[in-house]
Amino acid sequence: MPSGRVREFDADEALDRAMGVFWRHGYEGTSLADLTAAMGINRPSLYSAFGNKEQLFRKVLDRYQAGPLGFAAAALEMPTARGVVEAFLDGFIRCIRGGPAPGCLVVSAALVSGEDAEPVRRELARLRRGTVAALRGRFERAASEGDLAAGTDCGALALYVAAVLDGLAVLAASGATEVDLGRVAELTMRLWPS
Amino acid sequence: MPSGRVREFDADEALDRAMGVFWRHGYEGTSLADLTAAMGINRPSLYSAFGNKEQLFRKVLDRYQAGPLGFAAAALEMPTARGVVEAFLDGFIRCIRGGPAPGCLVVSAALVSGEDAEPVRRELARLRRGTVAALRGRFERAASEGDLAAGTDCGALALYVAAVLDGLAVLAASGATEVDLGRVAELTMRLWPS
DNA sequence: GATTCATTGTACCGATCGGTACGAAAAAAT
DNA sequence: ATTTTTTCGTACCGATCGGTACAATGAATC
Repeated sequence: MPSGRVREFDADEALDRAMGVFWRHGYEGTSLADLTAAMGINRPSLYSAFGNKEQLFRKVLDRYQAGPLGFAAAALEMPTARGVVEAFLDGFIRCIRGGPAPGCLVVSAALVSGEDAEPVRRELARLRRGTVAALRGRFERAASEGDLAAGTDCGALALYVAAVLDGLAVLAASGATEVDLGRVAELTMRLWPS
Repeated sequence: MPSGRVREFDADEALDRAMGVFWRHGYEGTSLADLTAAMGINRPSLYSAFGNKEQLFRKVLDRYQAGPLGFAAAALEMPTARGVVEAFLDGFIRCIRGGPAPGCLVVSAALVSGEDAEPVRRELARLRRGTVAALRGRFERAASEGDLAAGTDCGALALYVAAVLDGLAVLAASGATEVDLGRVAELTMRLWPS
């Protein structure tokens, strides 16, 4: 069976280029013309390889979680709750200041949206809620291990840490320097319940 | 001199309707058709009264700062830094959960954007930096009054409070309830340096 | 009542949106 | 070398984008 013409671009590299565009300009702010220009491929190739704009974004999102947000899995396995939060702050600051634009794709790409992009907006909100749930679960484990004081409100603590993290992403998008973000992280740890 | 036909709509009410649309769908996610439908006027009336889409948004932004964000001026005049932060948290949670969509217009409307909306994105970033600067100034006053401990890093403190506030807006856009946001605020105040 | 002038509604502008039809090109199988 | 299969490039689709020309409308002035 003949296997046809071989594709001339690397799918993963094309996804990285697409990630850069979505990161800088958000989901709605990115046009197909932007994507094809950055990815170095033409429109039919994009649709053949990745589906449509939304499916491409979801593939980019998977790659973003495995790449720039990959630190989170390791951070959750730190031995203490304090260590978890430190690793999250450090890894997230590296993520939001190390990318093609200051900020986090999951926070910025579609915090609000028109009706067309509603499914994407909901998916991003779902991912953010997942982070809160993961933190809460980890803090509950810490409480059961005696690492956090008995009676600690782990749900509130998880929401609070998520708020600081999300806030760092917004600050970065506001023009805060990496030093500024580091000062927030340092102060957060100084205030952390001991 | 004849004064011409009188306009049939109230400009302030139309601005409120426009604010609702921008609040729900962001700057780029809002179309002229969305705006005219919500404002109950047609396109030439909109352009004659408010300029173009960007100028309309800027007028909405002024109204947003005077209305939903109006608490900030009073909050900055609270007698203690602790009181300032409490008032900010309380007022901001009321704002982001009391509007037409959960979240804050200044945070959500254009955290990132395509090139067309770049001026709007920059203006919103400028406003957010202004909040940080206002908090820092207020904390420096508190430090000079002995309200905050000598040697306090007021810049870091302001960035930290801004991060929690921005984070609350993101959490709200992620679906957090007002109770959840209140738990974050309460925990933030419990951790506040005494 | 005639005139003046801003507002209104309709109908339209060129540009861009996301998405696709179709033929040329290229590599594997026969 | 011919056939088969897939990708690539161009050129295009209808729909929607932000913005406007123009004539009808209606209230105030004369």
